[in-house]
Amino acid sequence: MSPGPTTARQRQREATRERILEAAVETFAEKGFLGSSTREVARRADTNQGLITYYFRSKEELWRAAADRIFEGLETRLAKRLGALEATDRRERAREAIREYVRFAAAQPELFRIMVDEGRVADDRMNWLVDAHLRPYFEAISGALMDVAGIDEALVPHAFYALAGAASLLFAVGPECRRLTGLDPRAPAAIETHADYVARLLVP
Amino acid sequence: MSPGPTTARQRQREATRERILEAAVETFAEKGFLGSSTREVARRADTNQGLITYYFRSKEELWRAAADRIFEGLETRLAKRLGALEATDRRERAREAIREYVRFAAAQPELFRIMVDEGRVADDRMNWLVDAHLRPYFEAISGALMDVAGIDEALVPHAFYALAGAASLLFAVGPECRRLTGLDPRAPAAIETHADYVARLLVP
DNA sequence: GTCTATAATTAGATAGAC
DNA sequence: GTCTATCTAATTATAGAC
Repeated sequence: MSPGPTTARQRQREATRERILEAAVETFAEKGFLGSSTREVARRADTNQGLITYYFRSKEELWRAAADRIFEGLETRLAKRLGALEATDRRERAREAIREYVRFAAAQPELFRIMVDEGRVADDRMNWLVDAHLRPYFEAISGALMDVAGIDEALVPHAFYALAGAASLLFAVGPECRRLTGLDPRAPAAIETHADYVARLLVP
Repeated sequence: MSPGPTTARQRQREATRERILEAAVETFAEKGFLGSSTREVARRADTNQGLITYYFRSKEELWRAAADRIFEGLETRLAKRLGALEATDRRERAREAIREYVRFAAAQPELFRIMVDEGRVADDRMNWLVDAHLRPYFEAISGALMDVAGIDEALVPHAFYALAGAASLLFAVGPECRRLTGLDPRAPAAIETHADYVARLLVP
């Protein structure tokens, strides 16, 4: 029952499933649920459409697995980094937490994209996304906003969405930003500049 | 040549074209270009797919007409309101400009949605959107950010995307926000609270 | 496990009736 | 102008060969 000996076949199985999942994250984040096709995911994963059904049953379940994967990254990263924050004064601690959040938004623009894609219409995917992932994410960030940044409770939704938007949009529309402003938001210097700018915006 | 007598048939023509265009704005903003079908646009406009081809030739051109329509709203509204601003001190003037921008984002979440949808991948639609609409929009706002809010030129792309994201995300994902936080961002009080919050964020 | 073949729908674009 | 019918291609899901 427990994780037995890892056979070559099991490793192969995991590797294939993994390739499909990574391709799904990429494709859904780029084209949204409706704009993506399971055939394209298969092509990007260097396999065929039949295997997607074999591992994930349906497009809907593939999408949920991709969303799970996207949010996994946030939880582990933020928990680790925020725990290790230098314990200087409160305001500087809050700023560094926000800088870390911006760095995450730069590394994983997929989270913001899926949030904007699915947040527009009240349907099953939105309900699932809110209940399964957005709620704990919101609780954690809103708690920090009140405790560390001193935001009034009534303002929390405003601060949450203002922070998420200010931190993430630049990276979510990277190609557009390059053409519009000349700035490449993938550049490490641009990420740090944005991190500091947003941190000082919310915690002056 | 010049606008002659408006016959009943011309009025009918304009009305039909208008219904299709409004339905297209709605559909594209909700589902993106790839996720939308011309059949659904026709259904929402209470007509048939053939008429879309008749008036707009292709899905691509329908999308461009819808984008034109979305940006029309911004230009007329901002030009009018910003010109009529009470000439108090500079900082309060900057705040009121930002408040007005937030009110626009609340009334027209379609602009933000199309920007996020099309900004992810460097393709023809993105190039057209940047050159036809985003460039003048960016010039106007970045000019104001430097002149009125005193933002350094190197920071302008960061301030632009931070402002756009902070101002718009709440309204772009309204249904999600309602389920996640209980706040309905369509409520006039919520709009004003957000407007003031974002204005004081950027101009303390 | 992997992949091909296929069934049932749906897509955008076009032709033509009225 | 308006609408229906249709062509070609692509979609998800499924069945089955190997």
